[in-house]
Amino acid sequence: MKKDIKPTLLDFAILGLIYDQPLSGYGIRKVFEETAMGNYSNSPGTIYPAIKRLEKFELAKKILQPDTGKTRIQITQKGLLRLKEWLIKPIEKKEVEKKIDELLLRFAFMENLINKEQKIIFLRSFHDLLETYIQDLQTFYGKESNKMPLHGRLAFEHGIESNKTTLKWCKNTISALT
Amino acid sequence: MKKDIKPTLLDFAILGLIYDQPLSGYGIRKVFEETAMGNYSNSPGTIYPAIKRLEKFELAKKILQPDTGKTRIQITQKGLLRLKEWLIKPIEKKEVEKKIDELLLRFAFMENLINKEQKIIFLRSFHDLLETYIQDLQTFYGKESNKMPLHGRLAFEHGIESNKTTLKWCKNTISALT
DNA sequence: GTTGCCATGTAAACTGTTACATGATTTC
DNA sequence: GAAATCATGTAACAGTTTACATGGCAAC
Repeated sequence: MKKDIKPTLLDFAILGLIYDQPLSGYGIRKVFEETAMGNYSNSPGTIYPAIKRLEKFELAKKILQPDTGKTRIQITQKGLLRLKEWLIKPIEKKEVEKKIDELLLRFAFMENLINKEQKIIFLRSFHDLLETYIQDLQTFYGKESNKMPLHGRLAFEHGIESNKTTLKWCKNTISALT
Repeated sequence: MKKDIKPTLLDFAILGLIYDQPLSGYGIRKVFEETAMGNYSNSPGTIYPAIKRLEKFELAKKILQPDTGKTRIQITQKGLLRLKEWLIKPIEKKEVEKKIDELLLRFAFMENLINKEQKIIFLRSFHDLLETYIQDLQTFYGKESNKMPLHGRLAFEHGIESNKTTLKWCKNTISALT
């Protein structure tokens, strides 16, 4: 009778960060505020409850730095397991359609946590799902574009081009890793 | 002593939809479920409270279709005003950095609601802010890429390429409209 | 006559936002 | 000694998700 532990995306973003090195709550906030990982809220009202959540689930714990005596949040064994599970879980269609950012975050965290084969599996799957999705979009466009309002069509074209750019990135990245 | 009316993005998405034609709550859900506008939740627990919100703010109202006798949600004068305000409001830096989808949605809704000059102002502003942002990203990349972990660097490159694609789209779209 | 779609809602739990509040430590 | 930064939290509120619940109407 396990309790359902469903970490949020923010939870995983924190786990990935503190895997690299234990951080204070404030340190986490600074990362979200100042770096490219800035899609996540850096407000104390978000971060501190999230840390509590991670502690409650036993995915992270507070430690005392031996040198400075300051408190830091560290990932636990269980947290590491959960993080890895999240990294290698199969990509779903709807993630490719609507959660590219989350997939990129997963990729960014993979470096030292999973092996090369698993990375390639991830990227190939990403690539293939994207290719199918782009074909669907183009098929739809071919059939419907004449009935679509101008702005709708233009916005739709942006979607196609965006996905093509990501597809190209997948190809390049697979090359870069092999 | 005006009450603060702060419609959410979902609220504006609904307003933009029902501007085109009055819809039932169910009809709105279907659009979010089946079309390219699928970033928004189509669950009844999201849509019906949102409709109530719009009615409370007097941005939309229920009407009876004279022919079928069915209830539909229609945008009000006030709703139309709010929608237009939202469409033409100046683009902020952080929207270009993190809310491209929202900007594209605004563009999609502009077609019959604002004049050509305002559309061009929007697109030029979008373009210019993007150009600055891409330069910032590239400057950062030039300085820091050698210190970045491989996956971090690769994910960062995706960000740059995505934004370049959107920049190109801005240029093309400005051409298409002039 | 039953399957599927049209249609509308509520309740509980959770997440996130905004604002408030406090205090220590470091830097100038 | 003042200002900036480090550091942690709470409270009220708003919005979303998930699940539950219901019922009409149309097609086959």
